[in-house]
Amino acid sequence: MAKTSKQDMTKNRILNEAEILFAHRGYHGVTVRKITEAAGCNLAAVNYHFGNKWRLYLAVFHSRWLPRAKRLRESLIEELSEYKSPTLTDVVKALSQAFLKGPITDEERTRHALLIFRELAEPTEAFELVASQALRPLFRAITEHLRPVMPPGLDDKRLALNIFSVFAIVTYFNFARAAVTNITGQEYDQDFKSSLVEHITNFSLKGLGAFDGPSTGEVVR
Amino acid sequence: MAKTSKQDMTKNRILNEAEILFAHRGYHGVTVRKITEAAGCNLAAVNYHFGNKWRLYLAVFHSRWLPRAKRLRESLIEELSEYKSPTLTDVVKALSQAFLKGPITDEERTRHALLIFRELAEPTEAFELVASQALRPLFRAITEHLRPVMPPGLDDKRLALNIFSVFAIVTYFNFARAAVTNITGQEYDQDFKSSLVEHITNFSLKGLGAFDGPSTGEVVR
DNA sequence: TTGGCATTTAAACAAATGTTTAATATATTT
DNA sequence: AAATATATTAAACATTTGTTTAAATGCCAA
Repeated sequence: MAKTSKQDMTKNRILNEAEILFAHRGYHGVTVRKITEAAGCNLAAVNYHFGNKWRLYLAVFHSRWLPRAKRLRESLIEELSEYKSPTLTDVVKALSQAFLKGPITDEERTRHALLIFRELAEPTEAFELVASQALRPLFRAITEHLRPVMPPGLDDKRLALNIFSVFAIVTYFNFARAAVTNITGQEYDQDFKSSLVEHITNFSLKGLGAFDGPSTGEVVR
Repeated sequence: MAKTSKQDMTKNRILNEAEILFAHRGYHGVTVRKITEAAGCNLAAVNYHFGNKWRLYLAVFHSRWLPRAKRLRESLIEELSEYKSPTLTDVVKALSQAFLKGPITDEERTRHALLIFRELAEPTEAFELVASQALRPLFRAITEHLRPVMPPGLDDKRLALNIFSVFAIVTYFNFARAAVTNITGQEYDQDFKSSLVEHITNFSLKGLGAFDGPSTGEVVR
């Protein structure tokens, strides 16, 4: 009953190539012919294995995006579990760690971000899936860990805004590579990525008020 | 010679509808038929006025996106010119003001963000245009105003990372509405938008180190 | 009014695209 | 090995889509 036959090989190759192509060019920017060509199989294979193009798109989220999101979330939680009672700095560092250096490659991270950003821009059936099975659980996990290390007076809504802001920065540098490179002339080499992680962590920490806040801090200039 | 005849009306209606559709559904997600239908004109009008679909897409950037970007930049500069020597707080507030409440409607802001985000995800000929005529000039303007109010030891590269981070937050909340609403249940009503501007300004200010930095500040928890 | 120009229109065309079909090949089970 | 189920293939099909064409309409100046 070991279903590791040629069947799965083709099905998997299609899913792999489809994810790459959908991420970079969008659903409508990709043809079934391009996918099957990249996967090295016959045109009809998509319809045989997935029914139609749309169901293939959804399958990419089910069997690629969601499992990866789960891995990332678990990597974050595991990272946090190493502290008895993590400080704000620990939480933010774990976040950067999980989402900037996590257990996936650079290319995979970009692909992951592109797919969800496209759903944000133009939500489809896939968005509800992603929101309920990945975004909300992740958000809940972060909230739980962040709540105890943030000022007690902070209400839920403001805490949410803070979390989104950290996410904004973390995802932006993956997503806006073209702009960063174009404007600063900076390539995404190893050195730059290191200083990026450092910057993102620091900026987020300061933004969250890990150091003095407006009420007590001394204003510069 | 007043060219305000029916000619321009059709051409303008096409540009308006094309921008909306391209923004929300992407280049390949939109058909010439949908555009002309929305514009209430004949199918052939696109080819008559713009040559082909691709040149229409570029025209959207030339005659809609770039002028709007220029208006936003000028609104920012004007805002800043009201101070003799603006503080960091002034600069960030002017930025929030210009990009969150600026001289455009909400819908227009979203459209504007969607178009550029699509180019970031999948850069085309339009990206070079936008980068050279809007992104780089805007970045230069912000840098010039921010440089004097940031710590003297900060090198150009780190300053750039800071600017991008502020941009990340400012644009994220426009872009990720679907996620924000879905996760928090919060609608984008007037109240929420106000607290959003306030939050973004504060978070950015703190992130930039308007208050104490890691070297001198007291760490929470 | 008339002639010349720009614009709009309906129709047609060719290429691209998602999907189906029926035949062939491969693998699994009996 | 034969029989059965599963997978792959090439070809065809019906739509959709960008683009072109040629006729019709509207507009402005002479």
